[in-house]
Amino acid sequence: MLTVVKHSNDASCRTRASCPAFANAAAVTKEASARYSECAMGAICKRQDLRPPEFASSSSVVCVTRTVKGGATLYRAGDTFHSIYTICAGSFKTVVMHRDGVGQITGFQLAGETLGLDGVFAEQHSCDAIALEDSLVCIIPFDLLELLCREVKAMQHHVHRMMSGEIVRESGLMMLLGTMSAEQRVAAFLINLSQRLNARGYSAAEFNLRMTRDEIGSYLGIKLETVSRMLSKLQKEGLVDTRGKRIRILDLDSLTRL
Amino acid sequence: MLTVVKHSNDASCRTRASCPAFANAAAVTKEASARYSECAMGAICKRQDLRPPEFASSSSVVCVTRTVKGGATLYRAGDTFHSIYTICAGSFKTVVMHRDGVGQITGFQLAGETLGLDGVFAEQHSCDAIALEDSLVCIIPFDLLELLCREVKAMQHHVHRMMSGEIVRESGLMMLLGTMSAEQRVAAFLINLSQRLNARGYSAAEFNLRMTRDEIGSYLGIKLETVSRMLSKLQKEGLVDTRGKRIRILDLDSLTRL
DNA sequence: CGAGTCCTTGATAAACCTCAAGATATGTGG
DNA sequence: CCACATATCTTGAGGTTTATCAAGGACTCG
Repeated sequence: MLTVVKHSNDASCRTRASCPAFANAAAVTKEASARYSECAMGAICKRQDLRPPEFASSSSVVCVTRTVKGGATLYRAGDTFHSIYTICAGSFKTVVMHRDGVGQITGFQLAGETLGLDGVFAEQHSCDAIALEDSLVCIIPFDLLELLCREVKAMQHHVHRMMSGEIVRESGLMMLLGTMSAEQRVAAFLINLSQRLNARGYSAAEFNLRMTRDEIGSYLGIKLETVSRMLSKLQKEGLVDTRGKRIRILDLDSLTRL
Repeated sequence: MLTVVKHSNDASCRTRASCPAFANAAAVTKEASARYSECAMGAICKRQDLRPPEFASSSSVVCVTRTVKGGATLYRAGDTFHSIYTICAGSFKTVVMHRDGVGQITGFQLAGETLGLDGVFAEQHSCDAIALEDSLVCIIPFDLLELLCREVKAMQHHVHRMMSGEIVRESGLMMLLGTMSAEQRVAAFLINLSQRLNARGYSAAEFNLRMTRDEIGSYLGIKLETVSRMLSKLQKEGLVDTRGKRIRILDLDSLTRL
């Protein structure tokens, strides 16, 4: 089911080319982390000198990657927490389940972003992480990461910034859910996605959605029909051009002003 | 305006009696942290031996407390981030502002809970923290805390759990905002408050609200009139008894089942 | 005790949801 | 490559929930 693809140590972290999130924490600035195209654990791989003796024995699990097919789960709510993950390629959604099967998507994660920090609190994951397409993640054992954070100040601060960034992201989404109209929500969603894709080197104006209207609606706290209607409305107003999952942003300023 | 009340070091951390959040991180378990009645920085105060030399010079700022009058702000969005705060006494709300003054309350914090972790990400705070009543907080310089976390594994893990806990709390609230009816939101709010007050030694069945209907509505993503109507509805159904800010929970099971 | 704030309740309006049907897109086996 | 099956998307009509506006009552604090 789940395949360990690479498993490098001697090979000097062969997965480095695809895992951005943790690269060179010392140089990571506010917006730059997403742009890195180095292995998430590059800093660990490269700093053999920093590792205390007990680190050596477990170093064989460092820089392990895992593929997740579209629709498959990376982890489920309730799973024991061991590791966090950085997305090397592909994209995910995180889903919080209520009782009776009604759930809510709490986030969409793109390449370079991190999954699983919710699990630190209770030592078990609090949501499901499901791949939107065939994806590849770096597995980062959290106890190893904590060990490294005690050794390397820059890595410690990087991890703290990641967690704090997730807190800030969620409170922004809470404001969206608590105060915005359906049209504003859809506009904000498109702008946010556009910015994140742009930071990864894609066009900010034109992109393909990896998620369905239903998933967007779950994320935005509205129904899929409403998402569709608002996209049609934005199209009529000349702000975007949508053809199914293909999105073109025509008037970013007006979209932002909504 | 803002008064530094105590400032202990030689006095062996005189504020210890009122600041719970960081007490003895090694012993902190899932639910227990709220129950501690020791100083948030007890662990720092007590571990002089662990401090590296550069720590000594700044040790005079450790265990500083600050009073905040009801309605006054502890910090504002945009303020440069230096410290986090644990509430020794009183309560706060955190408010995320949108443009044109429309804001959303993202949380209510009680004694023993922590404020300010949102500021780590961008090195400036992302929300306002406003006291709901006259309150007292412990000020914890974050660079000092990071230093301590590199020295003391248990403290590191405690801080990580705190941050992760905030992530989990927010994703639960997102689900509330995204999927629940007004009645369910109000019920969930009362249950949550009841549980947290109970964990602090207060009655789970009867308590006084520190916030207005307007603030509750902002937090729950509904209008104050709707909050009032839903409280009346729950009263008619015999689940709670409300008289202004005084709340009595009569049927917790039914309330939970909504 | 009086001014201001906060709370409750009613009537009406707006936003969004539900249900339904048809259209478009996607994937699969022949 | 086509035809079919399935999933996804769009649009309409009507219903439900919640917001808005308004007025009066209750509480709070100097």
